[in-house]
Amino acid sequence: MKPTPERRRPVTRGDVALHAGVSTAVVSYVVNAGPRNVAPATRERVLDAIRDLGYRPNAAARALKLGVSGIIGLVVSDNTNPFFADYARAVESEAAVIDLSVILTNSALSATLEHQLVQKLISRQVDGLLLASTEDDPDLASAREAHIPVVLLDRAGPEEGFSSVGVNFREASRLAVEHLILHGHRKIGIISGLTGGATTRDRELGWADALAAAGLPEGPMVRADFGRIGGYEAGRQLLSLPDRPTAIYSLSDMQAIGLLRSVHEAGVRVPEDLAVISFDGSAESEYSWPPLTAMRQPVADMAKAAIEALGHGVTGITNHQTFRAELVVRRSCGCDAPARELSE
Amino acid sequence: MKPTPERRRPVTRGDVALHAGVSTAVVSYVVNAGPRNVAPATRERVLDAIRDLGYRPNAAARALKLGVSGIIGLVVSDNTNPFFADYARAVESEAAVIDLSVILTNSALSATLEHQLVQKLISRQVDGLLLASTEDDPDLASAREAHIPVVLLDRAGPEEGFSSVGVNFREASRLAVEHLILHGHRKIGIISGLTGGATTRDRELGWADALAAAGLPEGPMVRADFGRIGGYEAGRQLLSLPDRPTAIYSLSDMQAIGLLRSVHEAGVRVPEDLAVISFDGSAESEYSWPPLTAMRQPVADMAKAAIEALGHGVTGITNHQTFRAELVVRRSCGCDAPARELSE
DNA sequence: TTGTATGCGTTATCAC
DNA sequence: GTGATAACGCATACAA
Repeated sequence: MKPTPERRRPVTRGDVALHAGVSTAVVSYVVNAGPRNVAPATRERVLDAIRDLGYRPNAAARALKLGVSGIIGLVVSDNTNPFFADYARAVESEAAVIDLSVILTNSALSATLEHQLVQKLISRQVDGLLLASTEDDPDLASAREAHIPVVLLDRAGPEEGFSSVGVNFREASRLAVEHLILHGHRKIGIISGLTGGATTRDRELGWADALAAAGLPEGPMVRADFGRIGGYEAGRQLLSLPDRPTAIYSLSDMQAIGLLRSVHEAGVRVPEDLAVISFDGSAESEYSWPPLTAMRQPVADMAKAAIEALGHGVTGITNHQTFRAELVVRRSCGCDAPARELSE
Repeated sequence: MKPTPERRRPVTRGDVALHAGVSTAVVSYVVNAGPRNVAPATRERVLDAIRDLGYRPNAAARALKLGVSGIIGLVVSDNTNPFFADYARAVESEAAVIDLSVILTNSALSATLEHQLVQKLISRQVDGLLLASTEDDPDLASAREAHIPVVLLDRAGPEEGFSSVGVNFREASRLAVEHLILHGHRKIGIISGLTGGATTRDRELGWADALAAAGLPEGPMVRADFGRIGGYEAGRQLLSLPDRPTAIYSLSDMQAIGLLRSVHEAGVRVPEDLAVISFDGSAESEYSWPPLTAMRQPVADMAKAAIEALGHGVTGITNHQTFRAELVVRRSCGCDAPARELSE
């Protein structure tokens, strides 16, 4: 004997209409504060029916009808990277404001995987795509065909036919290195990335700019993986140099964290023996030892701008928004005791 | 003059059928390696048409028809917490294996927000819900009504009517503290969480278990926010104690990172003056200074189990899977120089 | 103010 | 092996 008639079928707007003694259209009007008005009394009845039945609109049907899914896709290389974690969080909360959900995906730095993910997201009918691409020139033909708005994240400059956001990598880097120069350093090395992307290049250029402007020679450069391990190994290399730099500029927090480890292992003191400034300024940089002075990227602002740019929906127009990364002074640059000579 | 006839309307299966000179059904059969066979020749023609037209199946329509969206929801308190970041990444990659996308959301430790997020996810027709709840007893009536499989993450024990996964919080904590005892510590404090959830309680109990078994008094306990700041403040408190502990067990990596900062500021040496073991064992714990000895949660395994449990789809049955957290020995416990007295 | 009816792109059942 | 065609649940133009 079956206990209950097995109401496996989810309740639909038809059930609600029946229960409330109205038509399905009216239910729609109520649910969507619809295009038509509803008499207060009827509205109440419908609302009650909805509550009674536990009705929940079917998003798939809605998406099909309307042609919009209310979902956007976010592709980063690694959501475990504190910078992207911060970014993802900001994107999520900004998207929630306009009732959008976010599908998060990791490309693991693989261009082919990234491409697959984008394809997948497109077929999921996402209303927009936020892409922190591994490549300088991602293949987004399919997104364009599908008329899906795309905003490129973490970009150094405009990309023909797309909206994009990013910080002033070059100037910010120059500022960071200038700060080290103000501290009196004359041998300033750099830990850079393995990939030759524009954001990497611009940060290298900014470092070189500052050095050149001060008439200083370029310190040693080590290119390493963007992760903590990369920074660690780069640090070991730099520290074992015969003519070791007295300051190091690191292109990411993660690398700086790795660097810090090699530094501690070598018994080198920061900032006394070696000053460090990193890029990103994520939460992790604040709690390293010593806390890292860093160029902080205004992640929340950028996320907001990205979502807005998505909303404009206009595909095909080139529009890059540059944000200013700002110097967050903590201990690793040496701004503690002998901070006399500093301006600003 | 309009250049091209403005093909704004996306390509549908009907277009493909037309282009290939077949019926829409056949297109379906081809796309889905359908329930029916198609002649190799026809199949080729369809495939060509798909390529030519750049056809992409409409996921919304598919979801509506099939009643499954191919999307699962993941709710954590903060994807910025390295533990959850790791977890989310593992979930994403595990979900991708069976072609599921993941909507990631942050509850920010708010029970009401968490509830709203769950509601939202349900109406998005997610095929499953992975929930690392803020509360011991989350309200999931609506999920149950909607017959959406739910797996509770980061749980200490079974929850009536739900699948769940988690580690052996209590035993793992006992092990951690026993390790400190092996190192000869007799005053072992604890940094615990603010919320009184079961996972917190069990970790506290494990700490007490180990102490009791060794005939040791309970060291000081400080309850603090689960973030880095909480650990920092807790650390300052503990360090200023007249009878300061020689070892501290921290309930999370983030707290331990914060603790480390307070320790460094106070000029206390780890592990010489103060040994530390933390919980989680995320990447961040490996690159702190000193690197943290930690009970590592097998995040990848748990993610896999969670996705599998989701797949079984049976709602309503109670089923808790416990995983073993394992001790990862690094520097902070003192396992460096004087590591003689250690077993295992 | 409310009801009727149509179509969104798919899948799958039925005929052929 | 292939072609019609009926839902899936919703939003809305149109009729009443």
